[in-house]
Amino acid sequence: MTGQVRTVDGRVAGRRGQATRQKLLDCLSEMLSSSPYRDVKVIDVARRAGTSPATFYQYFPDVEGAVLEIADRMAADGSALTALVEGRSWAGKAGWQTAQELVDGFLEFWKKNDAILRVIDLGAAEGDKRFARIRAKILNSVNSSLADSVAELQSKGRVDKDLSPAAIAGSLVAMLAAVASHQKGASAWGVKQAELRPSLAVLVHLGITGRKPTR
Amino acid sequence: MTGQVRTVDGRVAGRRGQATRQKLLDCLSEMLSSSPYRDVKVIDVARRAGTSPATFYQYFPDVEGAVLEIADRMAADGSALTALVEGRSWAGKAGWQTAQELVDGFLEFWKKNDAILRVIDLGAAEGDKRFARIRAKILNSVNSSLADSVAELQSKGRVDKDLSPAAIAGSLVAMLAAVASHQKGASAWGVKQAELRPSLAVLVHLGITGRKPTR
DNA sequence: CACTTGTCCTGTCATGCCGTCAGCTTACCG
DNA sequence: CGGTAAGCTGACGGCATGACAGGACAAGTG
Repeated sequence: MTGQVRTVDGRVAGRRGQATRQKLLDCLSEMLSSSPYRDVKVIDVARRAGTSPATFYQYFPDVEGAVLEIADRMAADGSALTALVEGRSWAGKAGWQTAQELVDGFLEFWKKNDAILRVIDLGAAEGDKRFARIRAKILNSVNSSLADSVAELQSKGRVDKDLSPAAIAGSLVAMLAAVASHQKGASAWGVKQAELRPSLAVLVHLGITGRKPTR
Repeated sequence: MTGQVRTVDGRVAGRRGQATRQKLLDCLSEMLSSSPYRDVKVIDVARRAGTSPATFYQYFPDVEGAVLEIADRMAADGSALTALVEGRSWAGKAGWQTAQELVDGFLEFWKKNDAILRVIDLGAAEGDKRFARIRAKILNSVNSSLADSVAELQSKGRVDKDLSPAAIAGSLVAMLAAVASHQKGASAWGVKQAELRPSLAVLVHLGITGRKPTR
Protein backbone atom coordinates (compact mmCIF):
# COMPACT_ATOMS: atom_id res chain seq x y z
CA MET A 1 0.00 0.00 0.00
CA THR A 2 2.57 2.58 1.08
CA GLY A 3 4.73 3.12 -1.98
CA GLN A 4 8.39 3.93 -1.66
CA VAL A 5 9.22 7.24 -0.07
CA ARG A 6 10.50 9.57 -2.73
CA THR A 7 12.26 12.91 -2.77
CA VAL A 8 10.85 15.83 -4.69
CA ASP A 9 13.26 15.21 -7.56
CA GLY A 10 12.30 11.57 -7.87
CA ARG A 11 15.04 9.68 -6.04
CA VAL A 12 14.10 6.91 -3.66
CA ALA A 13 14.97 7.72 -0.08
CA GLY A 14 17.23 5.30 1.75
CA ARG A 15 17.56 4.62 5.46
CA ARG A 16 19.43 7.77 6.33
CA GLY A 17 17.24 9.89 4.14
CA GLN A 18 14.06 8.63 5.73
CA ALA A 19 15.50 9.41 9.14
CA THR A 20 16.14 13.08 8.29
CA ARG A 21 12.77 13.29 6.62
CA GLN A 22 11.15 11.99 9.76
CA LYS A 23 13.16 14.36 11.91
CA LEU A 24 11.95 17.26 9.81
CA LEU A 25 8.35 16.12 10.30
CA ASP A 26 8.87 15.82 14.05
CA CYS A 27 10.38 19.27 14.29
CA LEU A 28 7.58 20.71 12.19
CA SER A 29 5.10 19.15 14.60
CA GLU A 30 6.82 20.82 17.53
CA MET A 31 6.88 24.16 15.75
CA LEU A 32 3.16 23.91 15.07
CA SER A 33 2.54 23.41 18.78
CA SER A 34 4.64 26.32 19.86
CA SER A 35 3.96 29.04 17.32
CA PRO A 36 1.09 30.27 15.16
CA TYR A 37 0.68 28.40 11.87
CA ARG A 38 1.17 31.59 9.96
CA ASP A 39 4.61 32.10 11.46
CA VAL A 40 6.04 28.64 10.91
CA LYS A 41 8.94 29.07 8.48
CA VAL A 42 10.93 26.45 6.63
CA ILE A 43 14.18 27.86 7.88
CA ASP A 44 13.15 27.47 11.51
CA VAL A 45 12.13 23.87 11.02
CA ALA A 46 15.40 23.12 9.25
CA ARG A 47 17.50 24.83 11.91
CA ARG A 48 15.75 22.95 14.68
CA ALA A 49 16.38 19.68 12.85
CA GLY A 50 20.05 20.58 12.55
CA THR A 51 19.98 20.80 8.79
CA SER A 52 19.47 23.35 6.03
CA PRO A 53 16.39 24.70 4.23
CA ALA A 54 17.59 23.07 1.01
CA THR A 55 17.26 19.68 2.65
CA PHE A 56 13.69 20.41 3.62
CA TYR A 57 12.79 21.23 0.04
CA GLN A 58 14.29 17.96 -1.08
CA TYR A 59 11.61 16.06 0.78
CA PHE A 60 8.61 18.37 0.74
CA PRO A 61 7.28 20.87 -1.79
CA ASP A 62 6.50 23.38 0.98
CA VAL A 63 5.29 23.67 4.56
CA GLU A 64 1.77 22.77 3.59
CA GLY A 65 2.96 19.61 1.87
CA ALA A 66 4.73 18.46 5.01
CA VAL A 67 1.71 19.31 7.13
CA LEU A 68 -0.46 17.15 4.91
CA GLU A 69 1.92 14.28 5.49
CA ILE A 70 1.70 14.65 9.27
CA ALA A 71 -2.06 14.94 9.03
CA ASP A 72 -2.29 11.81 6.93
CA ARG A 73 -0.43 9.74 9.48
CA MET A 74 -2.53 11.07 12.32
CA ALA A 75 -5.66 10.26 10.37
CA ALA A 76 -4.57 6.65 10.18
CA ASP A 77 -3.88 6.68 13.91
CA GLY A 78 -7.21 8.42 14.49
CA SER A 79 -9.18 5.42 13.40
CA ALA A 80 -8.63 4.40 17.01
CA LEU A 81 -11.62 6.62 17.67
CA THR A 82 -13.81 4.03 15.98
CA ALA A 83 -13.38 1.76 18.97
CA LEU A 84 -15.22 4.34 21.07
CA VAL A 85 -18.52 3.76 19.29
CA GLU A 86 -18.32 0.52 17.33
CA GLY A 87 -20.63 -2.12 18.73
CA ARG A 88 -21.55 -0.05 21.79
CA SER A 89 -25.04 -0.02 23.22
CA TRP A 90 -27.07 3.16 23.65
CA ALA A 91 -29.68 1.60 25.93
CA GLY A 92 -30.09 2.37 29.63
CA LYS A 93 -27.01 2.69 31.80
CA ALA A 94 -24.80 1.28 29.08
CA GLY A 95 -25.84 4.19 26.88
CA TRP A 96 -24.68 6.70 29.47
CA GLN A 97 -21.42 4.83 29.72
CA THR A 98 -21.02 4.90 25.93
CA ALA A 99 -21.65 8.64 25.79
CA GLN A 100 -19.14 9.36 28.52
CA GLU A 101 -16.42 7.24 26.99
CA LEU A 102 -16.99 8.79 23.59
CA VAL A 103 -16.57 12.27 25.02
CA ASP A 104 -13.50 11.29 27.01
CA GLY A 105 -11.86 9.61 24.05
CA PHE A 106 -12.54 12.58 21.84
CA LEU A 107 -11.18 15.17 24.25
CA GLU A 108 -8.15 13.01 24.87
CA PHE A 109 -7.40 12.53 21.19
CA TRP A 110 -7.77 16.23 20.52
CA LYS A 111 -5.59 17.23 23.41
CA LYS A 112 -2.87 14.95 22.13
CA ASN A 113 -3.00 16.24 18.55
CA ASP A 114 -4.39 19.73 18.94
CA ALA A 115 -1.80 21.56 16.86
CA ILE A 116 -2.16 19.51 13.70
CA LEU A 117 -5.92 19.23 14.09
CA ARG A 118 -6.20 23.02 14.20
CA VAL A 119 -4.41 23.27 10.90
CA ILE A 120 -6.52 20.55 9.31
CA ASP A 121 -9.65 22.32 10.45
CA LEU A 122 -8.47 25.61 9.00
CA GLY A 123 -7.52 24.04 5.69
CA ALA A 124 -10.86 22.27 5.43
CA ALA A 125 -12.78 25.43 6.31
CA GLU A 126 -10.81 27.35 3.68
CA GLY A 127 -12.05 24.88 1.10
CA ASP A 128 -8.88 22.90 0.50
CA LYS A 129 -10.12 19.48 -0.56
CA ARG A 130 -7.03 17.62 0.59
CA PHE A 131 -7.55 18.83 4.15
CA ALA A 132 -11.29 18.29 3.91
CA ARG A 133 -10.69 14.67 2.93
CA ILE A 134 -8.39 14.08 5.87
CA ARG A 135 -10.83 15.73 8.27
CA ALA A 136 -13.63 13.56 6.90
CA LYS A 137 -11.49 10.47 7.30
CA ILE A 138 -10.93 11.19 10.98
CA LEU A 139 -14.48 12.18 11.81
CA ASN A 140 -16.18 9.61 9.60
CA SER A 141 -14.88 6.77 11.68
CA VAL A 142 -17.05 8.04 14.52
CA ASN A 143 -19.64 9.68 12.34
CA SER A 144 -20.90 6.74 10.35
CA SER A 145 -21.07 4.56 13.41
CA LEU A 146 -23.15 7.15 15.26
CA ALA A 147 -25.37 7.61 12.22
CA ASP A 148 -26.07 3.88 12.25
CA SER A 149 -27.15 4.07 15.86
CA VAL A 150 -29.45 6.99 15.09
CA ALA A 151 -30.97 5.15 12.13
CA GLU A 152 -31.59 2.11 14.30
CA LEU A 153 -33.32 4.16 16.98
CA GLN A 154 -35.32 5.89 14.27
CA SER A 155 -36.75 2.55 13.19
CA LYS A 156 -37.89 2.05 16.77
CA GLY A 157 -39.67 5.37 16.65
CA ARG A 158 -37.46 7.00 19.26
CA VAL A 159 -36.12 9.60 16.91
CA ASP A 160 -37.93 11.72 14.35
CA LYS A 161 -37.90 9.84 11.06
CA ASP A 162 -37.53 12.75 8.71
CA LEU A 163 -34.22 13.78 10.19
CA SER A 164 -31.03 12.72 8.45
CA PRO A 165 -29.01 10.41 10.72
CA ALA A 166 -25.81 11.57 9.07
CA ALA A 167 -26.66 15.21 9.76
CA ILE A 168 -27.37 14.54 13.43
CA ALA A 169 -24.23 12.50 13.87
CA GLY A 170 -22.17 15.02 11.93
CA SER A 171 -23.41 17.90 14.06
CA LEU A 172 -22.65 16.11 17.30
CA VAL A 173 -19.19 15.14 16.12
CA ALA A 174 -18.56 18.71 15.01
CA MET A 175 -19.57 19.85 18.47
CA LEU A 176 -17.13 17.48 20.11
CA ALA A 177 -14.35 18.58 17.80
CA ALA A 178 -15.06 22.27 18.33
CA VAL A 179 -15.24 22.08 22.11
CA ALA A 180 -12.15 19.90 22.18
CA SER A 181 -10.14 22.36 20.16
CA HIS A 182 -11.08 25.22 22.47
CA GLN A 183 -10.95 23.32 25.73
CA LYS A 184 -7.80 25.13 26.82
CA GLY A 185 -9.60 28.43 26.59
CA ALA A 186 -12.82 27.21 28.16
CA SER A 187 -12.23 29.21 31.30
CA ALA A 188 -12.15 32.33 29.13
CA TRP A 189 -15.87 32.00 28.58
CA GLY A 190 -16.59 31.13 32.19
CA VAL A 191 -16.71 27.36 32.15
CA LYS A 192 -14.53 25.01 34.13
CA GLN A 193 -12.88 22.14 32.32
CA ALA A 194 -14.48 19.55 34.57
CA GLU A 195 -17.96 20.84 33.81
CA LEU A 196 -17.46 20.28 30.13
CA ARG A 197 -17.30 16.49 30.09
CA PRO A 198 -20.64 15.66 31.68
CA SER A 199 -22.44 18.35 29.73
CA LEU A 200 -21.11 17.06 26.44
CA ALA A 201 -21.99 13.50 27.38
CA VAL A 202 -25.57 14.48 28.16
CA LEU A 203 -25.89 16.38 24.89
CA VAL A 204 -24.53 13.46 22.89
CA HIS A 205 -26.84 11.04 24.63
CA LEU A 206 -29.81 13.30 24.08
CA GLY A 207 -28.95 13.77 20.44
CA ILE A 208 -28.50 10.11 19.65
CA THR A 209 -31.31 8.57 21.70
CA GLY A 210 -33.68 11.51 22.13
CA ARG A 211 -33.79 10.84 25.87
CA LYS A 212 -31.99 11.94 28.98
CA PRO A 213 -29.45 9.41 30.20
CA THR A 214 -30.33 7.09 33.09
CA ARG A 215 -27.33 7.10 35.35
CA MET B 1 -15.47 55.92 23.84
CA THR B 2 -13.81 55.46 20.50
CA GLY B 3 -10.58 57.42 20.77
CA GLN B 4 -9.09 59.16 17.78
CA VAL B 5 -7.76 56.90 15.06
CA ARG B 6 -3.99 57.04 15.12
CA THR B 7 -1.21 55.94 12.84
CA VAL B 8 1.56 53.70 14.11
CA ASP B 9 3.89 56.66 14.54
CA GLY B 10 1.39 58.64 16.54
CA ARG B 11 -0.22 60.98 14.05
CA VAL B 12 -3.95 61.49 14.16
CA ALA B 13 -5.61 60.28 10.99
CA GLY B 14 -7.66 62.80 9.06
CA ARG B 15 -10.41 62.25 6.55
CA ARG B 16 -8.18 61.07 3.73
CA GLY B 17 -6.11 58.90 6.00
CA GLN B 18 -9.14 57.15 7.42
CA ALA B 19 -10.37 56.45 3.92
CA THR B 20 -7.10 54.77 2.93
CA ARG B 21 -7.07 52.87 6.17
CA GLN B 22 -10.58 51.64 5.51
CA LYS B 23 -9.72 50.69 1.96
CA LEU B 24 -6.83 48.61 3.22
CA LEU B 25 -9.15 46.85 5.65
CA ASP B 26 -11.67 46.16 2.89
CA CYS B 27 -9.03 44.75 0.59
CA LEU B 28 -7.63 42.61 3.37
CA SER B 29 -11.12 41.24 3.93
CA GLU B 30 -11.38 40.29 0.28
CA MET B 31 -7.97 38.66 0.33
CA LEU B 32 -8.95 36.59 3.34
CA SER B 33 -11.97 35.30 1.45
CA SER B 34 -10.05 34.35 -1.64
CA SER B 35 -6.79 32.91 -0.40
CA PRO B 36 -5.50 30.88 2.55
CA TYR B 37 -4.67 32.95 5.64
CA ARG B 38 -1.10 31.75 5.52
CA ASP B 39 -0.61 33.20 2.05
CA VAL B 40 -2.06 36.66 2.63
CA LYS B 41 0.84 39.09 2.16
CA VAL B 42 1.03 42.77 2.98
CA ILE B 43 2.22 43.59 -0.50
CA ASP B 44 -0.81 41.96 -2.11
CA VAL B 45 -3.20 43.89 0.10
CA ALA B 46 -1.40 47.13 -0.63
CA ARG B 47 -1.34 46.51 -4.38
CA ARG B 48 -5.03 45.72 -4.45
CA ALA B 49 -5.75 48.92 -2.55
CA GLY B 50 -3.70 50.86 -5.09
CA THR B 51 -1.09 51.92 -2.57
CA SER B 52 2.28 50.82 -1.25
CA PRO B 53 3.33 48.44 1.53
CA ALA B 54 4.82 51.33 3.47
CA THR B 55 1.37 52.87 3.71
CA PHE B 56 -0.01 49.68 5.18
CA TYR B 57 2.60 49.74 7.92
CA GLN B 58 1.69 53.29 8.72
CA TYR B 59 -1.75 52.19 9.87
CA PHE B 60 -1.21 48.65 11.15
CA PRO B 61 1.67 46.93 12.93
CA ASP B 62 1.26 43.83 10.76
CA VAL B 63 -1.35 41.66 9.05
CA GLU B 64 -2.50 40.22 12.35
CA GLY B 65 -3.07 43.69 13.74
CA ALA B 66 -5.30 44.61 10.84
CA VAL B 67 -7.17 41.33 11.14
CA LEU B 68 -7.86 42.08 14.79
CA GLU B 69 -9.35 45.38 13.76
CA ILE B 70 -11.69 43.74 11.25
CA ALA B 71 -12.61 41.14 13.82
CA ASP B 72 -13.36 43.79 16.40
CA ARG B 73 -15.79 45.60 14.16
CA MET B 74 -17.53 42.38 13.23
CA ALA B 75 -17.84 41.47 16.89
CA ALA B 76 -19.71 44.70 17.48
CA ASP B 77 -21.96 43.94 14.54
CA GLY B 78 -22.33 40.36 15.77
CA SER B 79 -24.24 41.43 18.82
CA ALA B 80 -27.14 41.27 16.38
CA LEU B 81 -27.12 37.57 17.25
CA THR B 82 -28.40 38.48 20.69
CA ALA B 83 -31.76 39.31 19.17
CA LEU B 84 -32.12 35.65 18.19
CA VAL B 85 -32.39 34.47 21.77
CA GLU B 86 -33.14 37.43 23.99
CA GLY B 87 -36.60 37.24 25.49
CA ARG B 88 -37.61 34.21 23.44
CA SER B 89 -39.71 31.41 24.82
CA TRP B 90 -38.59 27.79 24.83
CA ALA B 91 -42.04 26.36 25.61
CA GLY B 92 -44.15 24.37 23.18
CA LYS B 93 -44.36 25.45 19.56
CA ALA B 94 -42.72 28.76 20.34
CA GLY B 95 -39.70 26.83 21.54
CA TRP B 96 -39.37 25.06 18.22
CA GLN B 97 -39.66 28.39 16.47
CA THR B 98 -36.94 29.85 18.66
CA ALA B 99 -34.60 26.96 17.96
CA GLN B 100 -35.12 27.22 14.23
CA GLU B 101 -34.57 30.95 14.11
CA LEU B 102 -31.45 30.66 16.23
CA VAL B 103 -29.98 28.10 13.84
CA ASP B 104 -30.93 30.12 10.79
CA GLY B 105 -29.49 33.30 12.19
CA PHE B 106 -26.28 31.59 13.12
CA LEU B 107 -25.73 29.94 9.75
CA GLU B 108 -26.55 33.19 8.01
CA PHE B 109 -24.15 35.22 10.12
CA TRP B 110 -21.39 32.72 9.57
CA LYS B 111 -21.93 32.53 5.86
CA LYS B 112 -21.65 36.29 5.65
CA ASN B 113 -18.44 36.52 7.69
CA ASP B 114 -16.87 33.11 7.21
CA ALA B 115 -13.40 34.28 6.25
CA ILE B 116 -12.75 36.46 9.28
CA LEU B 117 -14.47 34.04 11.62
CA ARG B 118 -12.14 31.26 10.47
CA VAL B 119 -9.15 33.37 11.38
CA ILE B 120 -10.60 34.33 14.76
CA ASP B 121 -11.26 30.69 15.52
CA LEU B 122 -7.72 29.75 14.59
CA GLY B 123 -6.21 32.50 16.68
CA ALA B 124 -8.33 31.59 19.67
CA ALA B 125 -7.48 27.90 19.33
CA GLU B 126 -3.79 28.78 19.14
CA GLY B 127 -4.11 30.46 22.50
CA ASP B 128 -3.95 34.10 21.43
CA LYS B 129 -5.91 35.93 24.10
CA ARG B 130 -6.85 38.83 21.88
CA PHE B 131 -8.62 36.52 19.46
CA ALA B 132 -10.09 34.49 22.28
CA ARG B 133 -11.61 37.64 23.73
CA ILE B 134 -13.21 38.59 20.45
CA ARG B 135 -14.55 35.09 19.93
CA ALA B 136 -16.00 35.15 23.43
CA LYS B 137 -17.57 38.52 22.76
CA ILE B 138 -19.39 37.18 19.70
CA LEU B 139 -20.48 33.90 21.21
CA ASN B 140 -21.27 35.25 24.67
CA SER B 141 -24.09 37.35 23.34
CA VAL B 142 -25.89 34.13 22.52
CA ASN B 143 -24.22 32.04 25.16
CA SER B 144 -25.25 33.83 28.29
CA SER B 145 -28.80 34.19 27.14
CA LEU B 146 -29.02 30.46 26.43
CA ALA B 147 -27.42 29.69 29.78
CA ASP B 148 -30.13 31.74 31.48
CA SER B 149 -32.80 29.70 29.74
CA VAL B 150 -31.15 26.47 30.84
CA ALA B 151 -30.86 27.69 34.42
CA GLU B 152 -34.52 28.62 34.42
CA LEU B 153 -35.57 25.21 33.14
CA GLN B 154 -33.28 23.62 35.71
CA SER B 155 -35.23 25.29 38.48
CA LYS B 156 -38.36 23.70 37.06
CA GLY B 157 -36.69 20.30 37.21
CA ARG B 158 -36.64 19.82 33.48
CA VAL B 159 -32.88 19.70 33.27
CA ASP B 160 -30.37 17.93 35.49
CA LYS B 161 -29.39 20.32 38.25
CA ASP B 162 -25.75 19.37 38.61
CA LEU B 163 -24.96 20.36 35.05
CA SER B 164 -23.42 23.75 34.39
CA PRO B 165 -25.79 25.90 32.30
CA ALA B 166 -22.82 27.76 30.85
CA ALA B 167 -21.18 24.52 29.77
CA ILE B 168 -24.33 23.29 28.03
CA ALA B 169 -24.92 26.59 26.30
CA GLY B 170 -21.25 26.87 25.35
CA SER B 171 -21.20 23.42 23.83
CA LEU B 172 -24.31 24.05 21.77
CA VAL B 173 -23.00 27.37 20.55
CA ALA B 174 -19.68 25.75 19.67
CA MET B 175 -21.61 23.17 17.67
CA LEU B 176 -23.45 25.84 15.74
CA ALA B 177 -20.22 27.68 15.04
CA ALA B 178 -18.40 24.55 13.93
CA VAL B 179 -21.12 23.30 11.63
CA ALA B 180 -21.56 26.79 10.22
CA SER B 181 -17.90 27.13 9.39
CA HIS B 182 -17.88 23.82 7.54
CA GLN B 183 -21.28 24.11 5.92
CA LYS B 184 -19.77 24.60 2.48
CA GLY B 185 -18.03 21.27 2.74
CA ALA B 186 -20.97 19.44 4.27
CA SER B 187 -21.56 17.43 1.13
CA ALA B 188 -18.04 16.08 1.47
CA TRP B 189 -19.14 14.06 4.46
CA GLY B 190 -22.38 12.98 2.84
CA VAL B 191 -24.89 15.45 4.22
CA LYS B 192 -27.03 17.83 2.22
CA GLN B 193 -27.15 21.47 3.30
CA ALA B 194 -30.92 21.40 3.72
CA GLU B 195 -30.73 18.47 6.14
CA LEU B 196 -28.46 20.41 8.42
CA ARG B 197 -30.86 23.07 9.58
CA PRO B 198 -33.62 20.92 11.07
CA SER B 199 -31.13 18.55 12.67
CA LEU B 200 -29.32 21.41 14.38
CA ALA B 201 -32.59 22.92 15.52
CA VAL B 202 -33.67 19.65 17.09
CA LEU B 203 -30.33 19.23 18.83
CA VAL B 204 -30.45 22.76 20.22
CA HIS B 205 -34.00 22.31 21.44
CA LEU B 206 -33.13 18.99 23.04
CA GLY B 207 -30.07 20.45 24.71
CA ILE B 208 -31.82 23.48 26.15
CA THR B 209 -35.15 22.01 27.19
CA GLY B 210 -34.31 18.33 27.54
CA ARG B 211 -37.30 17.46 25.37
CA LYS B 212 -38.05 16.87 21.72
CA PRO B 213 -39.70 19.83 20.06
CA THR B 214 -43.45 19.87 19.49
CA ARG B 215 -43.94 21.11 15.99
C1' DC C 1 42.44 -1.37 -2.12
C1' DA C 2 40.97 1.81 -5.74
C1' DC C 3 36.83 2.57 -8.33
C1' DT C 4 32.02 3.12 -9.24
C1' DT C 5 27.41 4.15 -8.07
C1' DG C 6 23.78 6.25 -6.03
C1' DT C 7 22.11 8.51 -1.88
C1' DC C 8 22.39 12.50 1.01
C1' DC C 9 23.40 17.05 2.24
C1' DT C 10 24.81 21.92 1.72
C1' DG C 11 26.77 26.40 -0.40
C1' DT C 12 25.25 29.58 -3.28
C1' DC C 13 22.34 32.32 -6.01
C1' DA C 14 18.27 34.91 -7.97
C1' DT C 15 14.02 36.38 -6.55
C1' DG C 16 10.65 38.46 -3.75
C1' DC C 17 8.52 39.92 0.65
C1' DC C 18 9.27 42.31 5.18
C1' DG C 19 9.53 46.34 7.88
C1' DT C 20 11.75 50.96 8.41
C1' DC C 21 13.31 55.60 7.28
C1' DA C 22 14.04 59.94 5.26
C1' DG C 23 12.01 62.93 2.46
C1' DC C 24 8.71 64.58 -0.85
C1' DT C 25 3.87 66.10 -1.72
C1' DT C 26 -0.58 67.59 -0.29
C1' DA C 27 -4.07 69.75 2.59
C1' DC C 28 -5.40 72.85 6.10
C1' DC C 29 -5.25 77.26 8.69
C1' DG C 30 -4.28 81.82 10.24
C1' DC D 1 1.40 83.19 1.45
C1' DG D 2 4.08 80.81 4.74
C1' DG D 3 3.89 77.38 8.50
C1' DT D 4 2.56 73.00 10.14
C1' DA D 5 0.99 68.53 10.20
C1' DA D 6 -0.92 64.70 7.47
C1' DG D 7 -0.26 61.47 3.77
C1' DC D 8 2.39 58.78 0.80
C1' DT D 9 6.35 56.41 -1.38
C1' DG D 10 11.19 55.12 -3.06
C1' DA D 11 14.78 52.84 -1.46
C1' DC D 12 17.28 49.81 1.48
C1' DG D 13 19.13 46.04 4.57
C1' DG D 14 17.51 41.72 6.04
C1' DC D 15 15.51 37.38 5.66
C1' DA D 16 12.68 33.44 3.49
C1' DT D 17 12.01 30.95 -0.69
C1' DG D 18 13.06 27.64 -4.05
C1' DA D 19 16.44 25.82 -7.54
C1' DC D 20 20.85 23.89 -8.80
C1' DA D 21 25.31 21.86 -9.00
C1' DG D 22 28.60 19.72 -6.66
C1' DG D 23 30.86 17.63 -2.50
C1' DA D 24 30.59 14.00 1.31
C1' DC D 25 29.55 9.55 2.38
C1' DA D 26 28.28 4.58 2.46
C1' DA D 27 27.99 0.30 -0.01
C1' DG D 28 28.95 -2.70 -3.39
C1' DT D 29 32.46 -4.40 -7.24
C1' DG D 30 36.58 -6.06 -9.54
